[in-house]
Amino acid sequence: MKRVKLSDVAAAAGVSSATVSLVLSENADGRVSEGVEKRVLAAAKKLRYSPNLVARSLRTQKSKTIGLISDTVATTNFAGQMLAGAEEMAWKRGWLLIFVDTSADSQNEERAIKALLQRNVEGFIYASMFHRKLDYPLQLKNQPTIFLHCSLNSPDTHSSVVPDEYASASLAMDFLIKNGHREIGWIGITNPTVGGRERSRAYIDAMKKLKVKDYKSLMFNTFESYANDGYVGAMKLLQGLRRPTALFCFSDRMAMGAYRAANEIGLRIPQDVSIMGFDNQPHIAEALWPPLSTMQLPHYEMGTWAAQRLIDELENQDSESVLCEQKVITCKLIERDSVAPHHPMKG
Amino acid sequence: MKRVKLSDVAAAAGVSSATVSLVLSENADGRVSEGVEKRVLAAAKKLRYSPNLVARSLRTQKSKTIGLISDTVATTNFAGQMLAGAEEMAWKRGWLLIFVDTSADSQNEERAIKALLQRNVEGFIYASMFHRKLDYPLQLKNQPTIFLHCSLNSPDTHSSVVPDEYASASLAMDFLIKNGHREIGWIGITNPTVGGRERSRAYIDAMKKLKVKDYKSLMFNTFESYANDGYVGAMKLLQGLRRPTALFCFSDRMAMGAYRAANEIGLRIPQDVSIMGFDNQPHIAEALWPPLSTMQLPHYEMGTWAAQRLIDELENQDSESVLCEQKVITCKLIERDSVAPHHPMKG
DNA sequence: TTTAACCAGTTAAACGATTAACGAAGGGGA
DNA sequence: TCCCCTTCGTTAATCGTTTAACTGGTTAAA
Repeated sequence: MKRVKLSDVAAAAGVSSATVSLVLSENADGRVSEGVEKRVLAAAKKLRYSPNLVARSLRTQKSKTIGLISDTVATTNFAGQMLAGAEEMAWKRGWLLIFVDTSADSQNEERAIKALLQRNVEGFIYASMFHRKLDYPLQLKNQPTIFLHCSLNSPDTHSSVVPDEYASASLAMDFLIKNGHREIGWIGITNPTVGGRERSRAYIDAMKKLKVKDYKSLMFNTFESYANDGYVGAMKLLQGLRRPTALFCFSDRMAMGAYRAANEIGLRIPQDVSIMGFDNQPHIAEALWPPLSTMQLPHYEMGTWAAQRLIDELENQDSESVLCEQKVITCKLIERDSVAPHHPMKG
Repeated sequence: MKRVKLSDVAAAAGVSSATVSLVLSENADGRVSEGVEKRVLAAAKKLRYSPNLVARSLRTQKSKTIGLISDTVATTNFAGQMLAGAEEMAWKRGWLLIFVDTSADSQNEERAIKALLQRNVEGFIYASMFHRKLDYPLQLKNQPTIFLHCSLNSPDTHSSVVPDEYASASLAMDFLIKNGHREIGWIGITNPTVGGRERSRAYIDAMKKLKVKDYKSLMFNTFESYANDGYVGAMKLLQGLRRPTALFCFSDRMAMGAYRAANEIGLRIPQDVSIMGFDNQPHIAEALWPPLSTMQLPHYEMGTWAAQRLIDELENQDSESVLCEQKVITCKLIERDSVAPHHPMKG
């Protein structure tokens, strides 16, 4: 059962395949009579013709395909969201997205880019698992590229999209402050990622603005961000001389550890201590008891934006150049039950 | 900076492009002299020639590409594991995997399959988020296809790979029993999935074999499998007249709820009650306190197997037909600290 | 001596589309 | 009548490979 091709349709309609191509690609302004057009359309429909994209791609040097190169995007939920966003948007606009995971290996990356170029992909999305800054990957020279969840050290030439860590963490702090908290503890990481740095900066700025004295004694930082690290930090802060009324955790996983600490010490959440997370980690944030208030990272939207943007660039190559853009997206506050108003004792 | 093509290499080496093709594809047994071969190889290397796969694909009618169609594979960790496994295996064998997420919409699915066929993919992996049985998707008629995490109602024609839910749950039960437990509670779901049915069947068979009387009073089933459902179930069982010494939960998320219940009641894990999960859900199983013993689902391996199998079939199309195979993979027991030996009181 | 085989490549067709250039028929104006 | 436009399609080149068939000269076998 061979695939039906242009010439089959042409034979069925009694015209040349050029005519069929013209009709089907809707480039036939006045070049084909109405009768012939109808015959062609009918024949194509009857034979269920669908164009061979490989042949078209060879001829036109276009593929309507973009590549998504990522370090470890596949296996985590967050990365999956980026992929899903990009894939869906590409799909919606009639493009195909090909995804390759390089496992953060630069040799793999080189091979991956080559493999995609060999298949005539027209542009790339370069995605990172962790929000970071990087240098321009050499293999992508001269290739339309959007950076997703990462940005270039010298961002003059290419667009990127990242979460606004600072603004988002500020939003979280505002939420705690609006609930009457001033003695807010911070549980964060020393690991030098953009997220770690910016979120803690937002915390510090908010505390300064609140004029909380010696807020540094309310801060705990550790290298990693596992549940147990949060547990250790929360134990320290909640058992210290100066017990915070609220805890702002770098990640939901750390918050999970903080829950355990509060529980062991016998503090109720949120009556005795409010807890604010970050990430809205699925299966954790909403499954903890009480459900955790946190910030929803914009992975899906970032993926969407990257694909949208790349396709825009590719479809309007001829028109005056689209300027490159460094897009930031702010996280959404997810209010659940782990933060309650704090009523400072009178006097 | 145009891509260098076969004829460029030919010109540089002073031969025809046919010769270059012959040399480069290593089909040149004795047809090309050593001198020419060397010249060609040198020229190709110098110009950094890499073949245009679109052109090759048009000519050979092969694409070295397979498609992975899935309902919602992208955004969950488990699904990501399947994807990663398949992608990595394909990559390792020199194939490209194109992944399309259909969001469980049959119209999308039709479009996706068509889009992939238009690009000359040679075969499909059809993946499901939930372990289920399904009917043969019409669009895949005559296409080499492997079913991943799902199987056909009439599995005579196509291979599939699924987890062995029954054997895995039996393994979990064995583990509890080996630790001296007999009064084992079950917290499961009524939702009629393969997993729900088979895991509970394994529980029942084990209890029967143990000759535990009226084990039905140790079972709790609810429709969904969220943490809160596990909480409700555990509260009921642990506060009942007949308190089990161990709880076997359908999922880690339910186990997470069971932890909360035990905690509220004042039972220590594992001293007072052992808890066994299922799924090895990342960020949960190892982050709970104490870390949860559970069963690791073989998503990655299944993905690997599916790709391996499909590519085997495609590469040996000519040789005597590979029989279709219904592969099952057993989960691995992950021992952590939530299960302890039970010492029945004497007398 | 004729025939066959071998060597070391080359020529040219094909894969299935797109598209610039061409052409035949008909109509209108001078 | 001659010339030039339209109109409606067709021809043929092209994209970058692969590969069956060919070539022209030498050598071995019959």
